[in-house]
Amino acid sequence: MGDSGVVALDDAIESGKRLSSGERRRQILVAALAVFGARGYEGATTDEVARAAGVSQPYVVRLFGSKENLFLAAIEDALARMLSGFRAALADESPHDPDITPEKAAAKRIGQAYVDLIEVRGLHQTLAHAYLLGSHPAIGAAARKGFATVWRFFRDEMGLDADEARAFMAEGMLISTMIGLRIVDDYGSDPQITELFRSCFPSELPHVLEVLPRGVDRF
Amino acid sequence: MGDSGVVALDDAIESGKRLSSGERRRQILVAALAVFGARGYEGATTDEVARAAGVSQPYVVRLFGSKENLFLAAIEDALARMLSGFRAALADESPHDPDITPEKAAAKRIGQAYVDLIEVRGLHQTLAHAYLLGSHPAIGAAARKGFATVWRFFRDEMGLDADEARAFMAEGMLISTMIGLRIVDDYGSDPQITELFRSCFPSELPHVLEVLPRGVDRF
DNA sequence: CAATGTAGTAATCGACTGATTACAAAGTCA
DNA sequence: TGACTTTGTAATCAGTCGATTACTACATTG
Repeated sequence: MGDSGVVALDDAIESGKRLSSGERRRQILVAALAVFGARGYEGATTDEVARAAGVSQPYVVRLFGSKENLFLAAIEDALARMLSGFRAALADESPHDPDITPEKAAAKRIGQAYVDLIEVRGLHQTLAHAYLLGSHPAIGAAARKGFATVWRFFRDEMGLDADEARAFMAEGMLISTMIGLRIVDDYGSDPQITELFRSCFPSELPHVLEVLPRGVDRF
Repeated sequence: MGDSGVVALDDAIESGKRLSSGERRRQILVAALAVFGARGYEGATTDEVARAAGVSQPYVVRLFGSKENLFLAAIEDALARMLSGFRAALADESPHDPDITPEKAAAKRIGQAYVDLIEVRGLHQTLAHAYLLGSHPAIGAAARKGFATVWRFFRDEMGLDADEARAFMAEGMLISTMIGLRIVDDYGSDPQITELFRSCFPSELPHVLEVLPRGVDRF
């Protein structure tokens, strides 16, 4: 049922049928994360987002008002996806290794959920770009608010103390950096890079290597 | 003597005197770090760099060939400054707290050297921008190479094992993120942000608060 | 069916930006 | 001094991009 709905949507997209503005917005946001993630806020063009979403450039501008609003909506979407992934991982009641504490198990699940977000193409990179735009009046404020929200999740919902939360976020920032750097492109060719990569993705390595496209998405 | 040399250079700049191309290049690189750091690679303009350096826009382009080459030179400069700061901190023989091991003392000095680089305005942010441009043919390759060089410093020169080096770099990425986010702008106004900030800069807090300009450099 | 609203595009415009050209002024040195 | 090199700018161009306008086609409802 869920499946047939998705297929019906795909068919509608394929056949050039008209969609509700809400569905188009969601579709454009997916494209926006991919494009903003690869090119950054200034480097991305509304035309590129439009082509990736299969609509015309003026329509993107009309649906979101401006490129800036589109970017704000994209990072809002990215943060919502991240937090909902974290909450699902935190609530997960599936049996875990009895040798580790429930807290450790939850931390592992949430870390995994963070890495799994690479499947939403450009999500990590778009957020990282937003975090670098602290000087921008609107984007900087939104980025700080989102960052604080994630911090509060670790402290309040997950129950980490300040040092644990800091270490958790630090690992996350390193992972995001490695994704943005496309270190995966050099994996296997340089032993130093391979070591660095293995150290960052100890358990998820096969998954990461499979999901991250290698040598594509070039400028 | 070193001072008088610097003063002479400042006088020369002040009076609109002509400089050697090498001096101009160094001067433009400082301006480039500030501008690229605040606006990113695509968002920055060669004209803004030129005005910040006190020269005309065509001259910036001619001295570096292209905006792309200017950015590559800027991140090369940033990495050289960072590594020379690290090496100086590692070689520092001043007496340290006898309660901690020499290795711990060296790690503390190097962490301090990293934070001290905020005094070179835009350095951390420019590097972070470069790390996000992994998809760019030239910039991505240079960024990966620089990142690998830093990794090798921690592993080979500093003697950390892979896990320690990873944790060290993770903390560094978090610090860079907080600088790019301008979290300092909200310091004191939001208790959550204040806690986050204190957790990241436990010892250097007064220094960081003093050096990072608050509420300026806006778009 | 007529009327009204909604989804979507083609054409285009004005502002911006990196790069080029042509030129001027200052220094260098035989 | 006069030829040559180096530092530096003014003017401008060609391309790009976000936004606007004006329009068409489909859908919904009374």
